[in-house]
Amino acid sequence: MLRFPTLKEFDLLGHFRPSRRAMENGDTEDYSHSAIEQKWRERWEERGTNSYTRDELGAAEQPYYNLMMFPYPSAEGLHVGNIYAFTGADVHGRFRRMTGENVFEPIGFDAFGIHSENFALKQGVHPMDLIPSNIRNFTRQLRRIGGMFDWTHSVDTTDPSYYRWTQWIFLQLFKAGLAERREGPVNWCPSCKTVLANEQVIAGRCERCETPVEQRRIAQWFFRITEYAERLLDNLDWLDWSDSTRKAQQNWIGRSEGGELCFPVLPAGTSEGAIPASEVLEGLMIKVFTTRPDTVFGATYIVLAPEHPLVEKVTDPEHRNEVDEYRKRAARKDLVARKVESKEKSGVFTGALALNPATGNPIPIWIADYVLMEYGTGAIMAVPGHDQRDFDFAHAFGLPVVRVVAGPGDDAATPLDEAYESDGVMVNSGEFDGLDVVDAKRGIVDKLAEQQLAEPRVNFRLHDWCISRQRYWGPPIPIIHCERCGPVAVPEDQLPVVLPRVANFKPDDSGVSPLARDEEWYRTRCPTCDDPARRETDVSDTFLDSGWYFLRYPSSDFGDRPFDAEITRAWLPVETYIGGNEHAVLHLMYSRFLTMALHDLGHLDFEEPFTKFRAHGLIIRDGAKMSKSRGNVIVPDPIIEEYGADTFRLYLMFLGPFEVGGDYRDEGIQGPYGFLHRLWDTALSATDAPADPEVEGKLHRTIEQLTQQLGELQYNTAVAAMMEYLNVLRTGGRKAARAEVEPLVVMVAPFCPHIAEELWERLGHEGSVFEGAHWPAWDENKAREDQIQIAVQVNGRLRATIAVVREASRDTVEEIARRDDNVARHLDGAQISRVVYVPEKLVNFVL
RNA sequence: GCCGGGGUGGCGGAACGGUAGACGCAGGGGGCUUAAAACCCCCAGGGCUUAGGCCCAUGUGGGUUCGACUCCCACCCCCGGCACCA
Repeated sequence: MLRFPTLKEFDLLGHFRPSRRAMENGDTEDYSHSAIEQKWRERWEERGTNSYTRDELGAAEQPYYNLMMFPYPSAEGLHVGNIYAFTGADVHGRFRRMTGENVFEPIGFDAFGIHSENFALKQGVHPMDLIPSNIRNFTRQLRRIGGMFDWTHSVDTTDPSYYRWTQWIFLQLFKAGLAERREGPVNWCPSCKTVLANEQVIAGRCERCETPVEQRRIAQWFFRITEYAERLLDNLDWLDWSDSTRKAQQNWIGRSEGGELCFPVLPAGTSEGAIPASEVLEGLMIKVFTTRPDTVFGATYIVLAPEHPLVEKVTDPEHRNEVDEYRKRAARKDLVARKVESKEKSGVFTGALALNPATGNPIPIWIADYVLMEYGTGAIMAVPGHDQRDFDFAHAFGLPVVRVVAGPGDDAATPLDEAYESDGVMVNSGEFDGLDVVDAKRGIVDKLAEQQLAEPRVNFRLHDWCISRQRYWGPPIPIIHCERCGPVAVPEDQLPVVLPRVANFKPDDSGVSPLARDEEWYRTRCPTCDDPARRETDVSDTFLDSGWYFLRYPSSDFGDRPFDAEITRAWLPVETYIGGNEHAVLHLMYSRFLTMALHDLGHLDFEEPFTKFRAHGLIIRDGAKMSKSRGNVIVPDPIIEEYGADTFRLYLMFLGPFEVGGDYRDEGIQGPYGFLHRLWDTALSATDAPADPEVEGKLHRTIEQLTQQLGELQYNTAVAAMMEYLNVLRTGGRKAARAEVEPLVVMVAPFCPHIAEELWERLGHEGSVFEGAHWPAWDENKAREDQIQIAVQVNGRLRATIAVVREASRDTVEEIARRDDNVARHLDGAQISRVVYVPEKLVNFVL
């Protein structure tokens, strides 16, 4: 092989000066990462090392689906966070492959959505031109980092051959009654006359024109994910997922138990005084959800959300102006501000009264924006004595506060200067006085249930999934609106509904979706009655694209079905899914929901898509999050150029625990870089001598540790173990034996596939180190050390360490320990009350 | 405010309740070299000590234990996420 001089062999004047090692040692050339990496990339490509044909996929004996979250192909290119995540997943996949499993590791592109659309608008490029070029660049970079990606099974969510099936999934849900059209709130910029995403609203104002953003309700498509809330929650118990992710999902679903209670509205003009609930049962009824039905005797007023439909009906003429005014003000806030703004309580009285079903007393009905229409019933019973928010409100508006729970040391008359939210004993609650709150909860609901005024109820924080987007860059929702037939599904054989190339996709002041301006496109005929009809002009949410992509990968070469039944049975559910916790709730929840729904509809025979999920950590730089404004963003290309992909990968994995993240320091890469140079040198100068038994012991302990840790994504300590082992191989300038270094080459392979392939070849092997189960096995007997170190403590303080043979008995160890000078001195003349002995670890003399 | 993750040398980070600081970076000393790079060897938390060694030290304060970075309680700080969830 030709040897090209490295840059370092030229001195300052440009004269060629071969390195000493190269001169002395004819067979040891320098490690040239760029040549090696290019060579192996080409070989893998030519030989199809990482790709499966359809037959191979069908015939795999030990299928292992190794999935990572596919990237959004931005114009900036791959960033370090992507590379970190993909490398961590790739190391795991390569490791599994080397133990003999058939690992399928696909990658694709999540390329629809608001970011592309906005970027395209800013640059004046059409997304249909922008995205392909971004994808080309991403593909180049992804190949460069040496991932084991099967490029024959890639997906691009913006390709009609992909979104055809995204639309198909919408139709399956639509037909099953899981997709429905109803009103939902959106952020509305009255100046741009357009809908804004939450992130386009900055401090309550439109990010473009700074006009205050309003809230509007428009008809949109929703997936009824809440139907699945209980199952989505229950399955979390057995999924092998990162704890943090599971908890995030649990909180997001937010199950709470309580009761739905009815508060009859009193007819206008009813005077004060106790009235039996039965007398007003026929009238209007306000339903509230509460987790504290035990406190109903303390409910001194009712609050409706400003948007609550009953507000219109209950408000009396005298208060109408004020109420209308308040409702307008609430609507003027955008979706985020409504929730974020000051904690100051605001609200107005409607003039109406309702009956507390427990006490029979009339209580006022207010409206206030601290009550949310989206949660529960959009109305609450306010118990200022035992809920701090209600307490604050009552104080602001001079409403009565009643104590109905007495904590330790309290009685019915103990005044409240803040809400008492803990447990206790019922007071001021009629027949329930004296009961524990836990018992009263059930008792009160049962009692009111007899009069049809309550029922037990489980409520979820989870909302239905709004999938409508009044934008351009997404798959059209495959529905046709017909005056006579209503919304009709586009027949499946007419999919995909192709997104037309429209020159002007910019939201404009017409206030309608970009597609609604393309008359030629949306005019069509009703598939049912053939009347003139109109296509749905909203596109769907990108989370729908990414909600099923893992089903598509193995079947990406099937043009006539979204996923092949047989292939899917063989490869799914996904064995290991690795991704960021920023998608802990939405993406993962939606994927689970779609899988569950498709399962129930008979399309899949499993209901959870990801058996194991691991969230990776975040890479920061110099102690701070990377951001353009800080100017501390790592640009990967030049680093790979200088050090090679193998070194970069190794460094990223060495930085810190994969599931936590790490702090990227530019100088730190020198460690892994030097390690690979030394490995190169050691492998190429290996001798044929037999392995040294002591080195062999270390080797087997290293294999054991690596095998265990690569399965658990504990990469940083695994890399450290390999470094330690290489240090042993080279200590004192010794030459390693081939049998000592070859297993190390194999263990490095998941991290640094290119150099490992090259060394594997140079050590005399044909074919790829990734073909065949080359992962080394360890031998317990060889791994065990004969001489071990025992810590000797006196009163728990270390006084010596002694070396003994592994088999040494407790008596022997104690004896040797006592004879140590320093130990003897600390024991001198003292009475030993106890000796703690931990086999193979330590002896502790307690005085 | 709530949820999650953290706080260990100059720095990144290691440590099934059992020798705190593995591995690496940066640093210092030495070897090889005309020189440099590379490579090899050695030193390196702080304080005290002539040495042998001793004391202090894992955000703070308590506790459990023969023994605590690790477990429990209270608190402080940093990072990420969520936002009045009835």
